[in-house]
Amino acid sequence: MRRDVFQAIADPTRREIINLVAFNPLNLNAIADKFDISRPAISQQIKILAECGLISIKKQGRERYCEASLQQLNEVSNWIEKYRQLWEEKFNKLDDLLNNMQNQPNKP
Amino acid sequence: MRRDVFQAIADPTRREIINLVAFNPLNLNAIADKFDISRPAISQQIKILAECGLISIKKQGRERYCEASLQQLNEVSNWIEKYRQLWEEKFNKLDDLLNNMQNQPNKP
DNA sequence: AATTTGCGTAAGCAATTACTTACATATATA
DNA sequence: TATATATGTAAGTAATTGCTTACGCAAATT
Repeated sequence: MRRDVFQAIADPTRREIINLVAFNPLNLNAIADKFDISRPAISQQIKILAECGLISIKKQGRERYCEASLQQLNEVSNWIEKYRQLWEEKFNKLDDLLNNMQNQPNKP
Repeated sequence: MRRDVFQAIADPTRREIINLVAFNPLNLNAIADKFDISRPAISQQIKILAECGLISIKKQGRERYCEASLQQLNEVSNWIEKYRQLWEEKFNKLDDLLNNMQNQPNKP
């Protein structure tokens, strides 16, 4: 039962749930209504999201309001940012080539 | 056989492979040597990474050099960045509270 | 008090995942 | 040419995933 943020956001349904509650909290049934799958299925996905800290659940009477708590996305963001310069460099390789040709214009 | 970038980076072994070849390309056996799992297992993971464009494979004789090609990570990055302001706001809520207290220091 | 509503959870199931071993193939080397 | 090397791929498997239906329970409503 691996349950890290990378895996949590791998599922499109879970990403969609995050998107739904990101800008306004919704209770569980309101979320489930937006999907074609059953309410228990949504309940299970929300449980996973809650377990890895991406949403927090606030009980109000018999309702459970889900709100996004996305600080954990920093873990993914940081991992990606390690490589950003690397992949953006590739766009500059033509530049490098041109520079080299200018520095050594008549190499035999 | 869903095969998107989100799912590709969900697996820790695949992330580790990306990390290995990110800064210097390696052939498949060199990659497999770094792991405890079998060479075919690594071969399959590399196939997945190649299929979603995160690594590119260059044949050199009988060897296959794997190099990172991480532009696709932008898809993940963009998805996360949609929410950054949202979650960073939460860090500022304490600030806001403190500011309010300063502005209205002796509210009855 | 009885019923409805909002939800959790268990059990079951098909599909997928991540491995394994065994074998095939192309290229390099002796 | 025979052998060693680097790799792909198929088949099998155990574990995991993502759903379903069925049921239970607490809070609200009647």
